[in-house]
Amino acid sequence: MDERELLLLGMLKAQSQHGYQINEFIERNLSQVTDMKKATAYAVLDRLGRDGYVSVESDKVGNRPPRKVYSITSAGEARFLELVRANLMTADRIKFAGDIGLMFLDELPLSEVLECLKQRLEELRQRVSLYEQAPPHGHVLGVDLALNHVLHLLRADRDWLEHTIETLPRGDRSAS
Amino acid sequence: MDERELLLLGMLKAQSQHGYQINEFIERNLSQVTDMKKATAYAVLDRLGRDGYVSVESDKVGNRPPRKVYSITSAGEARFLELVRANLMTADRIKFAGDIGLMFLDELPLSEVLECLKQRLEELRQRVSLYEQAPPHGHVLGVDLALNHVLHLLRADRDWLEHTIETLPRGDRSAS
DNA sequence: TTTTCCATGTAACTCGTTACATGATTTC
DNA sequence: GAAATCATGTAACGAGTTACATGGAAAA
Repeated sequence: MDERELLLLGMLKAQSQHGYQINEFIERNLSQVTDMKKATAYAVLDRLGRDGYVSVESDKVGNRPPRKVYSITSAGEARFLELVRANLMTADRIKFAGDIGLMFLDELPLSEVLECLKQRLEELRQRVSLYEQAPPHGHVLGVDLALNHVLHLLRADRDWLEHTIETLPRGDRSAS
Repeated sequence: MDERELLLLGMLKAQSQHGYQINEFIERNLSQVTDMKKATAYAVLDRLGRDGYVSVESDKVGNRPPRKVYSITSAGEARFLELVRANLMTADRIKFAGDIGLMFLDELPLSEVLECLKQRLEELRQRVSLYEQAPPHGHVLGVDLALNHVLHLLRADRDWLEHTIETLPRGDRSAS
């Protein structure tokens, strides 16, 4: 929730935009970072307006539904800084939904477990190479850093899986 | 959602239990793995019953509200296997909510960024040592593996943060 | 001229959480 | 006799998603 607010405020801080524009940008460039949907963006934008963090201006072009151009207010800037700090400070616990399956892997024959995990590994590898191929964003340090962070964790995950798939048949129960 | 179902089915596969019991176990032993709340557990259990994956038996003890003892059915066992496989196969994208703050770190003075990140590092370290101190569960391989997985990712995250805090002041924009 | 793109939104729904309600039983 | 624990649940709410509705403009 807060992240969505932060993201929108951050985008508006860089530049005043209307909803459609924002949503396009998110879908095209930020799909790796967030999964916020159109309807949600519109709703949050609306709330941001009600809370005084952004101002709204209707800008008519031709006869089509007027664009609502959102601009960050000074209250919004303050809020933004608050949110960045909070977000930087806390290591929000990552959700490891995939680990619940792991917990029960004793229930499946080893060969089947290995096949499942190999599938998972394949998916992970593809995701890794997707990030590896993405060119550095360049002039915004933070964005590169964020992508680098994701990549780092993805690789760690991949490495762990590779190691696990290798050692599982040997019946080790390695710590480390 | 599916993970919650999987978790409950898995627990019932190991042993028939009533709601209160299940919830206690989750709160006491599984708080690292899931954040499912009591009300949710009761609701999912209920739905599992309606769907025929578990059978319910009211077991009266004295005059208190009767325990509803849930047992997995054969349909439930099949469902369980389905869910484990699915869960093992897919590397569900981890949510990197903390990265949105990272993206905007250019907006804050470096010194402040570093302080925030150090705070975050501290939190991470504590979480790591929490997992390090937890004794191996022992006789269920999968549980140990899952904990090991979390620990591995947590360490990777910590290492990345340490490295970042170190190199950020030097103005590098390292890839790797 | 039909499809795609621009641009807005709303209504219904799902999932999950919080907080409360109930009442018996055990423990202090 | 008060407090904690056992054992169930519901009601209200919040966040987010899906799917739909609307209609003009540009492109094919």
